[in-house]
Amino acid sequence: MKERSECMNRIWIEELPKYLHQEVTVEGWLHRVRKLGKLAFLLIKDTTGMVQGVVTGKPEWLQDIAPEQAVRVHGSVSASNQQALGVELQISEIVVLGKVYKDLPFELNQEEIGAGLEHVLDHRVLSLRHPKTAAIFKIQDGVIKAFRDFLHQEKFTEIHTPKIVATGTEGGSELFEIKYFEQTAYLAQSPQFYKQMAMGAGLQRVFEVAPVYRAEPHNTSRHLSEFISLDLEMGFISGLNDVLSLEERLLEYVFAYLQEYMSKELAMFQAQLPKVGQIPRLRIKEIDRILQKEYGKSLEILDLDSESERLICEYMMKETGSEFVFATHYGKANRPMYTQPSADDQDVTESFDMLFRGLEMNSGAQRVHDYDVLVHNIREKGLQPESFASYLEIFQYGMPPHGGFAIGAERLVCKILGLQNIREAVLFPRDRFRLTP
RNA sequence: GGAGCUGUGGUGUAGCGGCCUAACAUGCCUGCCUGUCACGCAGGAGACCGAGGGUUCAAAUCCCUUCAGCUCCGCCA
Repeated sequence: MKERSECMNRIWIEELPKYLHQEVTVEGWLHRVRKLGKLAFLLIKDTTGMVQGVVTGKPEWLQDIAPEQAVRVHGSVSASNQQALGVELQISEIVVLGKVYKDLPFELNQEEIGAGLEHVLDHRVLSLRHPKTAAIFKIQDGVIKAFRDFLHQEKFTEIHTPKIVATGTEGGSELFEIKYFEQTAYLAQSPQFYKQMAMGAGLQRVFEVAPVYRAEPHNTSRHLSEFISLDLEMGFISGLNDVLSLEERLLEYVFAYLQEYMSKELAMFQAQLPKVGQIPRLRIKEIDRILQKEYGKSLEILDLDSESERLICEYMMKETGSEFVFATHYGKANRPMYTQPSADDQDVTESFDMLFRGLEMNSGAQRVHDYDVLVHNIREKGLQPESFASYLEIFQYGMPPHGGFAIGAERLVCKILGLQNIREAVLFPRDRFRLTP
């Protein structure tokens, strides 16, 4: 019974102002210890926030108190207009629940962790103790929750597709090969085929939040070997514009959600949320003309390199104030075989990339839904329709026009918060050289 | 896969041929301090300068090799 009543009395730090003048218990970690002779100030943090505790006199146990210990703190809540919370805790007792055995690899109680990213990631678990690092993952959680909520409202069903697959989806990307009993299998680079199959199978609108894997040996501040893909596929569309409009509303919803529930975390990064509204839709050929006119740069193929992405974002920001751009109608040669060719222009496809603050956030398209066209496209790319038999089956049984896209979750969070390196936006990143922790 | 750059106490940096017996900040240890909030003050420990080889009277500093990492390009999200 005693345990139970103690649990009931445990208060989240952000709730403390409601318990003014009451005896409470707080559990969390010590963030900072300031001893001033016969008075000491302890900063205690839990997942909801941070509070200053006051220890008066010089009790024996204070000797053993140190930053990052896991503690249970008993005390009474008193008003304090000096504190952000408006209250502080007059501490009567501290129980150390988890000791600290060695010196910390870097300082956790400064405004920023003053250590290099490599070192920080080597000690990832500890860097996550820093409120600002933890905030990145609260934002990620918010983005994903809003993504789910919005799509559920729109009659989408969340699905889970296999990450161990027999073949690659697009042929181009490098795949991680794995041993699968007596066969060779691969880690999925995209749920593309499966989400189309599930859509056509009758779920009609589907989405998935899951890791995807890319074995490309790139080594940049915006690439990962494993990242979270926010994927969706929608049936019965009348064209690409339906997909773009859905994405506009989705982004609007996500940013409204962050604004409402994540303002504390956003403030830690001085992050300004973008206005979504009507996102400019520019064909690649149009972007080419703009780049030639404004920057004297012309595209060699109907695709954007990263410099072009930066430039067109810069230009549209200047011209329209939009931080987003839909770049549409990429060349047929630069898009996978399941991309719908455009009716009005044989060179291009009903495809798009969403660019945000200079970086590609997602790609998407209307897909080919006609079996004959799809088989034709597969052959045209030099591939064998037979090797796509399980994908192709549903296309022979009433496949509706459809389209979708996939957002890189880490890239979105990275750009929202203005992080320098995408690895900062991953709990335990996997890149070209990192496999632990 | 290609190009460029960086490795100096626990951490972040300075020093870039001799004044280096390697500096500064922070962290750590000891002591003092009843209103701090990056608390303050006094004292202390801690680095053979990534590793190996070479040039030189002299190397943290120049060269080569190697290892580790960063950034950019290609490709992508």
